[in-house]
Amino acid sequence: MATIKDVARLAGVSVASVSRVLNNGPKVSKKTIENVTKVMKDLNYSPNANARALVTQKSTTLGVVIPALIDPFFASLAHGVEQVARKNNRQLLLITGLVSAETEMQAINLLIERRCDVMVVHSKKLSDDVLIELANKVPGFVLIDRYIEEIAQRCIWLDNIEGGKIAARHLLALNHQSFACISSKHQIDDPLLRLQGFQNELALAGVDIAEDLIEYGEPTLQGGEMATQKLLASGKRFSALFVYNDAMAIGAISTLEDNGYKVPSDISVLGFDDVLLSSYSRPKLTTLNYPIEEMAMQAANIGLELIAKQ
Amino acid sequence: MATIKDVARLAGVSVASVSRVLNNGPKVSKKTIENVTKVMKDLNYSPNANARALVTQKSTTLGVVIPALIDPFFASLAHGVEQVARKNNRQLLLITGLVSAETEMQAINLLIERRCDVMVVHSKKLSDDVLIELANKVPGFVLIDRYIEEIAQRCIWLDNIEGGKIAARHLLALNHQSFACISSKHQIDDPLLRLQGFQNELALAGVDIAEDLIEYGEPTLQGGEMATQKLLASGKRFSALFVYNDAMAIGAISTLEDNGYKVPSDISVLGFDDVLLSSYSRPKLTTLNYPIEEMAMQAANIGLELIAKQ
DNA sequence: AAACCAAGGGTAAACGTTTACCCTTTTTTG
DNA sequence: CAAAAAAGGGTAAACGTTTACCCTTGGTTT
Repeated sequence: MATIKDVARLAGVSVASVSRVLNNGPKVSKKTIENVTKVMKDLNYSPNANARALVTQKSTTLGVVIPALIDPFFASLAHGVEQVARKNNRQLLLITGLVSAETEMQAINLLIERRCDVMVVHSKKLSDDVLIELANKVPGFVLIDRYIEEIAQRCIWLDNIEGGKIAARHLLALNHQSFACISSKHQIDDPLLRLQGFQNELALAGVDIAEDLIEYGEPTLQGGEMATQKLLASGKRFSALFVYNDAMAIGAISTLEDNGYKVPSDISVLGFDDVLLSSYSRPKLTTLNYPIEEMAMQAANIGLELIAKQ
Repeated sequence: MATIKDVARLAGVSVASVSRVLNNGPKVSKKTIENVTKVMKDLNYSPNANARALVTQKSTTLGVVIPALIDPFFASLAHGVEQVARKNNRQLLLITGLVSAETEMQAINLLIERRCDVMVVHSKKLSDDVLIELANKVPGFVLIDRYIEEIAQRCIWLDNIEGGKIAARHLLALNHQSFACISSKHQIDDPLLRLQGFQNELALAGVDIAEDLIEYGEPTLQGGEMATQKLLASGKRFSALFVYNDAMAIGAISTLEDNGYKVPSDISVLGFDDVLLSSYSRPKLTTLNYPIEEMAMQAANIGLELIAKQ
């Protein structure tokens, strides 16, 4: 593959001039520009981004660390970051496969080795301390879907408690009296906080959820089905059901209808997330929007701002 | 940020030794390994991937070029490639935003500048000639979802004609007599080929589809709804409906049920793609699986093999 | 006519690695 | 015990750029 030296030789100029043409810098005459440009075309020259990054000490990538692309939630996240990256002439460096604190750390380290100075990280397993240290090390480090007070300005997260409250208010406004809830077994914070906000707001209205009308399951369609089975098995009545995410909610609706309940006339189901699933569901699923794409864009922008004022 | 020289100085050895420890090469004593390793920890040393790539002339990235991550189809594609990348200690370099031949070319050029030697490319706009040239230039160039005879060994694609035939055989086996079809307005090849295969196979069975029982729409849920409206408006009866993709199929089912038809007892609906949507649909959507994730994995593996035997 | 300036362009160091080649010390072999 | 081999490690070139610094040329100013 042709290098800058080849171009220089053939164009009869120094490598400095070629470089200047490449970066449309100063100190090059029109004639040289034309000449060099032609030779670059002829040689099919492509500047080596690694060499450039090495000498300029600048990165043109934007890192993303997420559990997996297969989940539409994270695909939306990556998509949001990607849009910002493109607008800023950067390419996405994407690492997935997060399962443990160790793999999360590995992923971030890979980005650091690439000298990626801006990264949007979704980490559930690493400790606050480790993440704070990382934030001090990587200029454009931004945490998404997590809040750590010490680095609050680098965090973009959704207030899950508030989300739960909004859900409660929505269902109360529909005049419901008896509530059930399906939460997730996995992930520590989000499900619990949503549930907590939901219960708190209900309590303010003087409503209490019976112990066996709160179920836990895998955050999948099947998990939603199974949890709903258990709710029905309790024998207790409920007219409103708040579900941890849309996949589970669709499973819940399915099971409710199989058992002769009409949604939403007999039972209202309220989901959470709204990652395109809801619009494909029938009966239409009511869901609380989780604007992950916008959040991701904001996160990426914050990362870029952080390195700008540095 | 600490460099290999800093480590060497503090450890009292040469950079060569540090490098050897780093790459667990030969010619280092246990003592040196321990010593150097400790200093690296102390300095929080992280090797510079750009410098490494420059001198070794090897890439540790795997490129992916797709239209957008927001589409579950392409997210699955990227996910497939990512799995292979991780298994081979490579990171995904992802470029999206493809809208024209120009942007597709730009995306590929960015990967080339990074000296990315393996890439899985989804291109609909670039000409055969350009892609063939690219294949000759980039050792691990693989085309997904497209077939070009001259570089057939670098192409992973789905036989859409065969897909259409399979759909026809499936519906014929269910003893259907009257057929309808919804195709897509967009993309040149895929929809037409599927329709062609479908019609050909029906023709073999002596069945013909009436002109106004073939509709075209946007490849979305709404597009499916509108196309179904038009089919119903034709007044013609049909008991089997083959739809271009799952999003449209879900829209079709929705509209059919709104008009009093039961799916699948009155009308069988057959989708295409199976990108997780189908399992969330109710009534369960029957769909032809488009194994894009597996195809993507295969594509990535082919790319890696190509550079291996080089 | 001397002094100066601007424009254009060249030289070479630097970025952080890897690795071929060489040297020294220790161990093995007959 | 000498000779040979093995083990450990150092030196410096190379990878492909960018850019600070210097030089030349020709024109403008006084």
